[in-house]
Amino acid sequence: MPTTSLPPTAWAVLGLLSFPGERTGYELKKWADASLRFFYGAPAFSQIYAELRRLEELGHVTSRRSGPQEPRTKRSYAITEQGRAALAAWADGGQDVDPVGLRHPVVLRVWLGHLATPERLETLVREHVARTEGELKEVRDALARADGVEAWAHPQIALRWSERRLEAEIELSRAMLADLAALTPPEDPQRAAP
Amino acid sequence: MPTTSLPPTAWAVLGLLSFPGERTGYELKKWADASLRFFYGAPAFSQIYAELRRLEELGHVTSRRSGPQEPRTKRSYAITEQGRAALAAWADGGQDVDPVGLRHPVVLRVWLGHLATPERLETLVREHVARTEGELKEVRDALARADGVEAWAHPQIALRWSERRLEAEIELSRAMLADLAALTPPEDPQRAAP
DNA sequence: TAGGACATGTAATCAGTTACATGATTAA
DNA sequence: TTAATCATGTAACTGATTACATGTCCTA
Repeated sequence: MPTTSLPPTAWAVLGLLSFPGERTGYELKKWADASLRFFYGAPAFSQIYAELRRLEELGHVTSRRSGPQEPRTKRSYAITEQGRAALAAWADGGQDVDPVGLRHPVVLRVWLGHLATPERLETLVREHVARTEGELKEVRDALARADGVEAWAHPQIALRWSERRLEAEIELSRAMLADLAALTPPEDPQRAAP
Repeated sequence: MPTTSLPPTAWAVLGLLSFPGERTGYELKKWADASLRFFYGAPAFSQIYAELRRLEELGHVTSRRSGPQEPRTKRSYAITEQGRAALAAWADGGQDVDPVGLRHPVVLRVWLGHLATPERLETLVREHVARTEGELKEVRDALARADGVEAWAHPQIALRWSERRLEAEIELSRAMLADLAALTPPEDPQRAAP
């Protein structure tokens, strides 16, 4: 096997198939949205299908049409032994684990805070906290669904990590809010202080 | 102005120019590496130059050759009033602040933990902690350099956010390490417990 | 005088997204 | 019977990276 190096997303898709059972591209997408998404992002449908075709060409997965015959019925994928070995080798990846990628549009805007009003900035961060609380709820739901399933032990740890990271994200936002407030000395519009 | 929507990276580059002074593409890259990088990632040289050309075409920046004449001497960029207005409008961006993007290759590997040995997984996370500690040091250096400069108040807040976020990242890793250890019941190779 | 930092760019490639098209199956 | 969900894919585009090419300026 010619060690074709693949993008992490390909390994993520293959990883989705490394858990017991076979599934369709569509199912894989739902799965990605409910777990992978919290620590790695979820690829678009079109990319999942593309990766599955590539993985099949490489012999890392096999597929079979499940709908009897006919045009474009559903196609279920399963990982091969070769695929499992390749995935394990990648996951082990002693040499090069690529860096954590983070793009935080809210902090980017705070960084540009000299262009905005303090009130607007505060609103932006508060909205972010609200969104994050929503995500936190979703992770907890996912965690509840995964609870007790033996085969999901590691995905559960990843979800717990995600839960804690969202909690941390909220704390980080609040601390930033405090920093922002400290920048604007507390106004006292009624009486002018000496 | 025809509200040409630009990718966040273009605004980030323009943002770098929104602080007092003019600078070259090369300087912008150094800057991005020392600040932007910690919460948004730093674009490659080639992309910075490309964005600068685009921003100039849009009238958001102007440039002048600093080396007297001759082939490819350095070119310094400055933001225009129009550019500043456009940037402020984007930063305010009430409607659509895009979601936080996170790709965490270490958590991805833990998620795939059923394919690895517990020891290997532990090493992977410990290495990540070490790398993160290195980054933390870099943020603190950046923070020290920015200290006291009046115009950098908001960038400083972004850096403080980055510092806390790296501290949180380390705590998160340690918690995950504990979760992993709990998965593998403590071995007692000397005497078999009843 | 050699090496490193400064400085700018081109070419090739790829990863990944959005928008669109199509149709089957299931539940209200 | 109609809407939602399941299901798969194509086309066009673009964001972004890597590798390469080129040359200047400064300093040990």
